[in-house]
Amino acid sequence: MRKSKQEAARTRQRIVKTAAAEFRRKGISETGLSELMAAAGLTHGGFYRHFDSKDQLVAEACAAAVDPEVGSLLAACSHKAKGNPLEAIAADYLSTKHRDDPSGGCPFAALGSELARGDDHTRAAATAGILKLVDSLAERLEKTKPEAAKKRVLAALSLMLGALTLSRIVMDPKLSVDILRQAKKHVADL
Amino acid sequence: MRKSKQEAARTRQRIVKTAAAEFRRKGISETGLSELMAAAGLTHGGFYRHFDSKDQLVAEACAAAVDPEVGSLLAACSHKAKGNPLEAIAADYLSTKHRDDPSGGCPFAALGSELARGDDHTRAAATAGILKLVDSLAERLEKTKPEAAKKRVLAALSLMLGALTLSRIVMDPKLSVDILRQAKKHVADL
DNA sequence: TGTACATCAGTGAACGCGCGTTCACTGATGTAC
DNA sequence: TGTACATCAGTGAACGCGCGTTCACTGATGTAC
Repeated sequence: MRKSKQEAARTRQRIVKTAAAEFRRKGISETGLSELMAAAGLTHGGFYRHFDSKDQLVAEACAAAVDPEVGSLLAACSHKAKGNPLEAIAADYLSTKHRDDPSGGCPFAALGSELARGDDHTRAAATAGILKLVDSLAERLEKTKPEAAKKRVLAALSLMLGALTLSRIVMDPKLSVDILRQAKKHVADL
Repeated sequence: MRKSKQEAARTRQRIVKTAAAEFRRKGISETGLSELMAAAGLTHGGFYRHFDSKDQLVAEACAAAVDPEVGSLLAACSHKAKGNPLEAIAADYLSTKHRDDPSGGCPFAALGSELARGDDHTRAAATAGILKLVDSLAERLEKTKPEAAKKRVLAALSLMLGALTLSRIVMDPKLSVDILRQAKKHVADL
């Protein structure tokens, strides 16, 4: 049953990617390894050929969720070059589509409170993503001095993260979209 | 061993209050009932004299965490009557003291992503708290029309919640306080 | 290049453990007369 | 008001279950000669 090195590496990647989605969808501690391996098309026994522990996978899956999210936020404000880059990002980030798809969306929103209690490796991956995001976005605010730009970006990210989280908690559909809408407006004014 | 009705009611309250703190400190699914009952000074067997299930306790503990938080936010802007009420709230909410004490602080920040996945009873308790908070805070913005006031409040709450969450995730201490500081500044400008 | 052997990705059963939940029991409280 | 009995808060042992982890095994892959 042995697989080639290449195939094994692909399997490993698939597990990490599946975990990144399942953790965001169901929560980290609510997602069991058996369930996760099944979702990746494997049996649970093989897990430890690839990882030392669930914690190791958590850290890698977190990194694997953060990196593309950072990428897609940066992409969102590169495409639509005209106008305020933060507004372009907010339009995507604060959409009902994003709100209703945690498993493919921002890991800081889907796992926020769990990340805050995460171990050092997991939090380090999250921190690295945030730092990269802040620096890269600040560069894109052309009319603003670097220092001031970083500050605006920090506030914009906080506002977007908080609004998306609140909009997912709230059961009242009208309130939920109001939260998204108001955050979008105020990101523009920051 | 039977206890008086009064004492039993007090015991029940103590369990809910303990749960409200432990859930915020360790997370809901990471907190076991045995551990929780022990923290309340009881053995685990007695739990089901007071609650039908863990889920029922979760909903009640959530409500028991939300209500005082709403109260303390409203109090924070009543005391310091002078100046912007939202600024007064942000000064408390975005302090390092609050950041470092999840178990006694805002349940939306401590449990944000878990609440978003919570059952209907839990989310209903959270929603009720948010609605009350928005209405009560909007009334306190005297120079603004009710409609516009609610919108400002929604944005302010989102910004504060997101900033506190981010400041707890991040491992870099300087970045953490920067996030809090920038959010405080921008709440004032909303 | 071909052959013999070691490696190891993946399977599926099993491990101990702690989870949420149930239960028989105790004895003080509440109730009926 | 006093007495007899039912109730039930809290204890501690036990339940089944799913968790993370380990292991013997299989057989294709990789390696050494």
